[in-house]
Amino acid sequence: MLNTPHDCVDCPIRHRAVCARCETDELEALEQIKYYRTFEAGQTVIWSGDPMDFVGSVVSGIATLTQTMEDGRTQMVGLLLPSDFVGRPGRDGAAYDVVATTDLVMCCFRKKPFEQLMMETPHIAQRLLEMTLDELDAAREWMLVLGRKTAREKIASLLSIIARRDASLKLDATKDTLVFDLPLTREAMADYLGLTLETVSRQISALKKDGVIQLEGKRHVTIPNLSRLLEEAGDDSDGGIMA
Amino acid sequence: MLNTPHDCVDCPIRHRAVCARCETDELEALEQIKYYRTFEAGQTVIWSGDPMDFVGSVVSGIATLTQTMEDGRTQMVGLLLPSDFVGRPGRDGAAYDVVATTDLVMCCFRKKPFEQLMMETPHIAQRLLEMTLDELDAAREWMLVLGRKTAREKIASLLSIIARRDASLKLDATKDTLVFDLPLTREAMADYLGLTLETVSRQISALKKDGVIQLEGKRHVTIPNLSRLLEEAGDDSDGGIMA
DNA sequence: GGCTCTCCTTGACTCAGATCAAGCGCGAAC
DNA sequence: GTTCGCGCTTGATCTGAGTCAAGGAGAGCC
Repeated sequence: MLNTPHDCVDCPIRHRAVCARCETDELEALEQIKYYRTFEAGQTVIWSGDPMDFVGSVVSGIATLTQTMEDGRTQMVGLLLPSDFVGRPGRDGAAYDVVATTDLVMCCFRKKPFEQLMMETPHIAQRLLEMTLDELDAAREWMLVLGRKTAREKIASLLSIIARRDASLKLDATKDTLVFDLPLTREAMADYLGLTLETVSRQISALKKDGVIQLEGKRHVTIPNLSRLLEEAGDDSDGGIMA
Repeated sequence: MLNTPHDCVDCPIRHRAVCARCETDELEALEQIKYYRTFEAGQTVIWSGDPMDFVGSVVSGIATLTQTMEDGRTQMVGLLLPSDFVGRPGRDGAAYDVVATTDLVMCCFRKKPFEQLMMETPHIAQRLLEMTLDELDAAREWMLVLGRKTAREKIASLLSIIARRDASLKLDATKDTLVFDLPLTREAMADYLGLTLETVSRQISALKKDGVIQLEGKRHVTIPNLSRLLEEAGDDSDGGIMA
């Protein structure tokens, strides 16, 4: 069973979500208009174009943002992790499909009151701006991956993003060996990277054969040497994270 | 000679830039910290990684935002048109190369005072949030183009974006025939679309041969039938601009 | 146990777009 | 007027990733 927190004070995303900068009284105002929703892995949270009367944050689990063309080609345009924000204040309909990739808990705010609150409490708008700017940077990084990288580099890029995020959560950092589970199917990775699932599978096999990664089962990945992986991704080889 | 305006009140981008929502007194505060800079076509405004002590708006002309890999592969990640915002409050270095594609006039604000002003005047922060969200949407639209569209669809997508923007400026809308000049070289288009310049050239020739566009010289384009172009772009065929 | 379903892998073949290469047109410089 | 250089076009060939197709591994169910 998915357990849903109730109190903002001990919320796992308290210090990273839209509400990160809020003071106690501001939190209370938010608490008035919030409610939790849970979704099972595979469930669609919203369909593109549907009216959307809430915005919210991912509390736990992973969701994807995807765009689909009329003939069925799909491109993932966002990967939503805990603390990420969903929805756009000031817009009525959803612009993308949002799908729960794992079991998902969301902290939702009714849109109208949230918009109202945003006008009154600069802390929320400031934090949302900051988060949006970060997302824009991530999207631009991703445009380079989609437009200019080879299939092998794309896979290495995705793996290093997931590895880095995982390392930052677990705080077993500075170790050069990283271990994690892939949160995405081969097909979802393909949609993220603008590839087919066959190519994803082949390139993962190739990276495994070349010793860049180790695989246990289909999802459990070990990175014996992060800088090697970053090299394969075509990123700055020193692995420095820039400002 | 590039003529630089001096008074915000009759600034051509007054109602669309970061300052769009500002009241007269807020404008005056901005006016205190603003200065104009001009660049010639081809000049680099900032190099990625360089310290950046200003933010600003494009007043006239066009600039590009690009990312470059160590081996020289480049991907454009933004096309800056009049009223677009450059720079990120709260960040010290430039994250991308910014290059003037045409002669360019920018209205710059010293960064520190601008950040200060942003804290005090919600109108600026609000407008910046709105603009950033729009850019994020555009970036995501572009991810679909980069990841899933064919070369022909990519060219058609780019042409329809330029055509639509031009139509919205000139206000000769509702006409199905559009005429404009390409503001980009074939190479810049290739960098935008994740293609080579040869492929760009070939696809433009093909669209011309098929009567989707007409070309006069290398830059002057006529779109006899916009919905035909949108079909070629793989967009919703009705050409509706969604909310 | 066997059945089915989903996710994944691997092979053989094809093709869209990259690469390599030659040449055109036009404006600027001499 | 000639020459140069840049932006662009077009052709020939190559190749990385897509497509089509066959099957494997594991989980859940009867």
